[in-house]
Amino acid sequence: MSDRLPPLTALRAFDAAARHMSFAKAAEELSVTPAALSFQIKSLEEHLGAPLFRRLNRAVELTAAGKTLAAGTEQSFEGLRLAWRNVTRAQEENTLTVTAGPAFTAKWLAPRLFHFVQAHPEIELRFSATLRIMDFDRDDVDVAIRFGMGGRNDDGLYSKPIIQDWVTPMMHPVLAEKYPDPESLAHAPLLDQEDTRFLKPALDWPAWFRAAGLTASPEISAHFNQADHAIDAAAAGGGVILGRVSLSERDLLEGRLVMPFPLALTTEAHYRFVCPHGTETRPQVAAFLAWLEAEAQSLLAYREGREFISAADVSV
Amino acid sequence: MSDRLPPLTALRAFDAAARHMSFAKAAEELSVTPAALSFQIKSLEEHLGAPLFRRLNRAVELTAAGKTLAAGTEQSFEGLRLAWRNVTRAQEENTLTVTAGPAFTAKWLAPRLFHFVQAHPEIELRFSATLRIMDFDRDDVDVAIRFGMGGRNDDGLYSKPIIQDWVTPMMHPVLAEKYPDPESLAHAPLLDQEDTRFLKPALDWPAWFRAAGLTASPEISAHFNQADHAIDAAAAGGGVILGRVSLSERDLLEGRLVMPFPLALTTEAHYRFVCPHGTETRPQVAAFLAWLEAEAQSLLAYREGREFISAADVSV
DNA sequence: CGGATCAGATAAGTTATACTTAACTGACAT
DNA sequence: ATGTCAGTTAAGTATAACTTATCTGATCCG
Repeated sequence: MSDRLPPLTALRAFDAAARHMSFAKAAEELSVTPAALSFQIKSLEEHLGAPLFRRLNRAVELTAAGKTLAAGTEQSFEGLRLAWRNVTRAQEENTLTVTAGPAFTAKWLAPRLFHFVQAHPEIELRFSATLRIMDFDRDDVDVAIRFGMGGRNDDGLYSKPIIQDWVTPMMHPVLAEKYPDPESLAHAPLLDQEDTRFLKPALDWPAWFRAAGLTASPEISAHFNQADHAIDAAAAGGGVILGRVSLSERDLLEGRLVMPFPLALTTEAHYRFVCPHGTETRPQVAAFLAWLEAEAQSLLAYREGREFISAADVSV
Repeated sequence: MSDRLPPLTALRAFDAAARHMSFAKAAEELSVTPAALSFQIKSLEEHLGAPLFRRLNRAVELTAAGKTLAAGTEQSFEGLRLAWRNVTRAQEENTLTVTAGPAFTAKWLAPRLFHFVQAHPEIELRFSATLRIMDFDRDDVDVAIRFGMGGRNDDGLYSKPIIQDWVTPMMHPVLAEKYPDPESLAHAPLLDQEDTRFLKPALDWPAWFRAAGLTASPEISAHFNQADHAIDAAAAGGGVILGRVSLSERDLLEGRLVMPFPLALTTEAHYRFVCPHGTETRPQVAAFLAWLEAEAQSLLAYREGREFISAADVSV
């Protein structure tokens, strides 16, 4: 004899009927008509080859077979309901898993965690810091913050730009006194950030030098593959970076970095919010996006008094 | 939040996939195509609003949500399988519940129990002795032995005649010496069995006297509402019964009763085997019917040398 | 390194499960 | 005697669940 179960809908009908000792009440619990429930019970009895209930006209009682079956189904269905309740609760619980690059996580998101938690104490935020392009079908994340131009990796996803970034030289105040004008940067220790290397047109020191009309070539003294490491080095006085204001905001506010020259390069690359279509309306996802957009507003203040040149305008 | 479960077919698909860690193997277990199983998992994920598996191309692994759900579904579905196995086994176990009249049960079935058990040690026979017409939809019985002409109570049932009974005077041997011929029965203590009173044409002492050509009226000295009680009284020498050979076989064999006169009344009433249509092919039901038919064959021997008159031929 | 294989995914079409409404039955209550 | 109630069944409808065919991408093997 195979271990095959009968139609589960019929088993569920039986379970409800056995618990209520009433087909009408069982039908109500399952949101079906009494006719449907009666039919389900009958089909289960045919499957078994024996009655499960004695019909006493306006009431029913379990047969011996019915009692045998009910003993096992009640706790099993309760177990299924509990399992489903657990997993749906875990989903509906205001947990939000966000993935973003390590630099953005460390320099932009994490510092603001306190603001978000304060504004949304009911949402439990979880970070997953990786440069890998997360696949929403494969990876257990709700939201991603991606940097770049967008494109194929966003196919089939909900996407919205958050931060239209730009870069400008940033350095410790002591270094700013030593190199007081753009021309002096030709002799300054310049730090390279490799994480933007993939961008076209380039957003690097050569491009900035061209935008500044400098004929001298920039001399790179060190390379960093993670932007936050480069920022930390610059804030410690170790050199000058072509910094993104979004990543450097904290160091700027606390005076570890200054942006002494008004010239800045703009790019079409941007930080953007990405999630599976349809989940953007989930309460905690929507709350997170709204918060992101509000927080990003503060970056606009840094644009005041600056002169912007597009990286596309100075590309070779 | 309501406690509603998602479609149970999808939950079962998930359970199988989680146990096998393979959609293909799960599909095989459930006898569906991998396409169907993939679709079921996807629909469950849409119901939940989160993935339950990470697709690693040729493999899958459970997400956190999947692990949460799997923890509860595995034992619950195992519980359902066990419950169904228990009740089907109880059904398929060679248990047979038979209902028949008390007289037939006491005088014909029970004495033969040893024969049946000997012939079918694997079948557990259970008797339910009652005169009430059992309803197979309401009552937990597999088979009924009914006496009578058949009719409306057999509607929708499988029915087969087992014993075409007849009646003749029976008495203890001592009484047979005292009343050696039919005419002498006019002065004998005659016992009436009320359980055949419903039959038309009548199968009672007046009918037998008419068949025998006796002009005297039978004088009933006692009435019994259960035939087996009347038989016991006659076997003890308490009077003469118009006995059914089927019920009296044991007492005849053991010499407690004799049938001294060849004249016997026949009737269209008979003992017949009845069960719900479709269950006559169940092994233990079929075995029981075959056994009944074989056992009934022994009654034919009592017909030798007898003279039969139909009760219909002497009815008034 | 190229071709074969495998497991999972999806679209389109088909089947049958599961539902509905309407009407019936029989016992019970008024 | 009539109305009510819970369960039942027939007939019709909706959709869930299945199929086949084909695709994709990673892995395996010669």
